[in-house]
Amino acid sequence: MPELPEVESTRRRLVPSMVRARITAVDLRRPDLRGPFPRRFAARLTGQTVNALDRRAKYLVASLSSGETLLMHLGMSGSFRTLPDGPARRAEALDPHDHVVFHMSSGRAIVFNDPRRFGMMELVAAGKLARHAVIGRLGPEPLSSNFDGAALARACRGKKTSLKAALLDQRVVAGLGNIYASEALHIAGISPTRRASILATASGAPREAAHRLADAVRFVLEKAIARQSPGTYRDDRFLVYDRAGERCSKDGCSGVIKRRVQTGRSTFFCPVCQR
DNA sequence: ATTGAGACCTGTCGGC
DNA sequence: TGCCGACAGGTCTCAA
Repeated sequence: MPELPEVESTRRRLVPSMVRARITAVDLRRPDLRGPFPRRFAARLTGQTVNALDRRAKYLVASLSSGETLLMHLGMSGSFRTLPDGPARRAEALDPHDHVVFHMSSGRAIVFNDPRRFGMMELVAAGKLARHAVIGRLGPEPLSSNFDGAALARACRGKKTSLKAALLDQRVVAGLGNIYASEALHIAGISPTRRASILATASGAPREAAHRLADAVRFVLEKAIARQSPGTYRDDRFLVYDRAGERCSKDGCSGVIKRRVQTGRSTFFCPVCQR
């Protein structure tokens, strides 16, 4: 379930048991996750204090007392849960897809579960994060002041690929995934198949659609994060995602939601109100 | 350099 | 019921 909103709510959920707590032990139950898994991963983490837990795009970024950074990605099917540390040391409390367990001095255990194992963990040396091959090339955070119509237009200038594909490119905007890319295009009323370059003039200045799309991106993500806060009503119906064949919900629109495949991923859109 | 196809891995669901 | 293909919220690598 992980796009930016899910990663962000995961982060918020983990902060109380993880931040300012020491890693007392790491149980690496299955080390063949994606990414350059350092040798002696567990030993290098053990004894370190987590000074902060941040998010960049869909990555969780744990700052460690050594100055190193622990990067964590949920892939397609990853999730974290916490439980009291004692029970987490008993095998029967864990499932076969619980691959990593961090035992924390807070008395909590943080368990990484990932059936498909597209998830990733990587220990990055102090000072190397900004030049990291992926992190260093990420586009703006969509909820930050660095992201607006002008930034989006600049990133899409001259791009021959579709707008849908451009929104999934983490160098254009960091953290959007397949669901919210479709949702944002629907809110903005723009067809997912149009070329990304239409957002900018030849000189790279933003056209009106760029502002509308950037606003829609921000809107869907903020709404999704708010919806997932603990204790709030969770309404996870989407406007278009996974709703092929249903009526478009936009006021006054008589369209029917269509599904099509773009660069190998499903796109959902209304052919009537998205032009 | 940019772009799209295929690969990675497991689970679930719908159709026959 | 069981088998089989299609599909799943991500990203990496490779070749055109």
